Amino acid sequence: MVYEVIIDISSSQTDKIYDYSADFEIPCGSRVLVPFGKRKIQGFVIGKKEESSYQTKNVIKIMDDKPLISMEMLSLAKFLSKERNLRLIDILRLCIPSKIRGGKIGELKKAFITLKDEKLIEKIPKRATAQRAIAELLKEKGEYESVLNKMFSPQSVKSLIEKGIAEREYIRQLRTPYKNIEGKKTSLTLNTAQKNAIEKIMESEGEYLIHGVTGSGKTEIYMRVIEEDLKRGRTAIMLVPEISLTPQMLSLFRARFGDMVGLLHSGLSDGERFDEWQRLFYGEAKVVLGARSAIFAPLTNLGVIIIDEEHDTSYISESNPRYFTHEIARFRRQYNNARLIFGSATPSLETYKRAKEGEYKLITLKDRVNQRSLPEMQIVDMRKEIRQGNMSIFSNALLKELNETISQGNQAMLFINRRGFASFIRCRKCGYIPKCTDCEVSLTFHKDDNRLKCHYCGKQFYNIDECPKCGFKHLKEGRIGTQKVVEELQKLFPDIQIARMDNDTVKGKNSHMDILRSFAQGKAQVLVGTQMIVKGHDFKDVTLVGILDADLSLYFPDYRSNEKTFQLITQVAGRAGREKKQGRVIMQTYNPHHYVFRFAKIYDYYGFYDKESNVRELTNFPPYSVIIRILITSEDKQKALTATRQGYDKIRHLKSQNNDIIIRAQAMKAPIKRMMNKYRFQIVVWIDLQKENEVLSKIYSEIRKIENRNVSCFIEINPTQMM
DNA sequence: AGCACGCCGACT
DNA sequence: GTCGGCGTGCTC
Repeated sequence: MVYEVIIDISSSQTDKIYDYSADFEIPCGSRVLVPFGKRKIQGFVIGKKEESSYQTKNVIKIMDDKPLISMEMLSLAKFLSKERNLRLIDILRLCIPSKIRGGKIGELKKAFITLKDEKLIEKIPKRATAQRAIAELLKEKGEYESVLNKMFSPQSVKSLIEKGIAEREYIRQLRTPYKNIEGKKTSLTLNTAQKNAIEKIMESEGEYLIHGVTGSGKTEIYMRVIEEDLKRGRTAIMLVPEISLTPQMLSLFRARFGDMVGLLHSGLSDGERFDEWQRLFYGEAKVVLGARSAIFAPLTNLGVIIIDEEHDTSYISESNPRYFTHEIARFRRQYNNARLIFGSATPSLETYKRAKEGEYKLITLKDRVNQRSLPEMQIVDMRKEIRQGNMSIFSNALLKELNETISQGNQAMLFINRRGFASFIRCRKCGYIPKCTDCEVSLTFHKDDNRLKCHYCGKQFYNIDECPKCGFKHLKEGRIGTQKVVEELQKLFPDIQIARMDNDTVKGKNSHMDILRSFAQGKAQVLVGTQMIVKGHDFKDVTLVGILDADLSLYFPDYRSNEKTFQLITQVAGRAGREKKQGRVIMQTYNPHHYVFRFAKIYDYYGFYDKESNVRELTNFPPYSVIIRILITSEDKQKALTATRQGYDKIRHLKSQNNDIIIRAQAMKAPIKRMMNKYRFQIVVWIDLQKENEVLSKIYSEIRKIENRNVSCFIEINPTQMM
């Protein structure tokens, strides 16, 4: 029999099927060792056939007793390689932990040492103190050989075994991450809305969107649905954004599902990940709780997939195998005839549009479980503050509230957006920000040639030093840091403790949790931070949330910046007044009349959705079109340029054949013209929504032709931060 | 990715 | 003359 093998090398040159023969049976999905040129390399069997058109070599051996890749994941990999131009091997690698692949722990079992008989200790020579110590230790309980080897010399351990005093057996050893986290029981009563939602979801397999305000009890619904599916003998995937995968979340799941929960996220050590993966693979755990990559969990017979905080951008993989978690979830749902649930208080425009059009069944939860109203938001016009002579970063209203909060013994959170990192120009007096005349996307300031550029269409504008709206001469690059805020705040409130949380302060593995925990314990009165403070923790004493510069994310050169800002504000606001205390939110902006803030202030998702989709439709942006960006890079500027021209010609040719499908196409320098010693160009193509896949595959095949050893091409769909 | 083949410069 | 530079091509 001839087997089709994918070689475990991630390179476009080797990303194809190689045929090998074997006179023994190999199931599809097996990991095998094969000769490849002069080397022996591992690969994956993805198919079999009677004969090959090549002269084949023989498979050396099968590496595991059970195929590591299921038929489902094989077909997923094939689907993604065809429709999304991803390498098969890159997908297969996501399906198994790196520890297996690297062969470092190829062995699934570990040596465990136990004492044969206590009486045998007598036989150890008095002089062999180390051996005696080990034996004493083993009297209590057995221990892994690797652990003993660290405590004593490996030689002593060995000789104990050789003397027949201790014995060695090989067992599967599993580390349980966060073992110390106990299950926490939750209230078991459901309100009518929750009951109805569960009933509707259990009625039929399909795709659902739960649009529920913060605190409407979505998590309880998720857990009930999972429970139901477990009863039916099926398995479940529960995805949350990486950052909200907190001990709280885990303890909820542990309480409900005990050891049935497997955990998969980037914070695990290789060993922990390997163990959790194994438990899922062997069916010992049937529920996986994890971040994005857990969508590749080795579960069979899936009953439900849940994507919580559906709008979160961490579900989009922006590097290496670029994938959309939603798309993979939909594939797996369909394959297993399972349920797929998206949940969010502020669904992405794309998801909500699909729900409105009936592609997803929409479930709306209007009320919060505790009946408490959402915190009241106040918009502060920072232009006014400046006119009144207040040049500081804190408005008078915010200072007043801060004072009050602190004196009442409550806590405050100050939020600074760091998404607006790219330089943009803003009038300090009227808040004016220059935008592209064609795209309605804010322009990015490029210091090197003192120009303003649109990252989507490439149009350039001369930099301005005077505001065209009000004539004010002090245009500024808008950007403040957390550190600055802490300094200023400390000057104003010398007696209080201020905690800071941003990329600089959360270096260590646990520092993120540590900061949050100490704030929750009241060790600081104010927490100043970026995005990170937004998710995952409930602080019962936080009654004030200040958004220092609500505009920052608005002017990111991204067509989704309005949407992101709305989502962010809603989420930040939800941090105020979680339990018994009523909260307040102060939102500082230079654009108090911008519709994002008007709708966010009154938590009007529908109002925002209608307005924003209208804008997108008029400007031809997703979800009313698909934008493809082809990034072309090379160390040789001329080669990159030639390839870009070739690619552009091909696409223009495609456009001439399908004028209604390709809306427009442009070639230009990439926003970052040179990076890692490579010159960068890009082609941006707007495609009609309906014909996405058809055109995409044509573009893929054209682009593959211009790619070579010196020129690489990356194709992105609906890119966010173009660089 | 890694390894061989192959065709041009400065050396025992 | 040859040792070795890294450009190009191939691996079932």
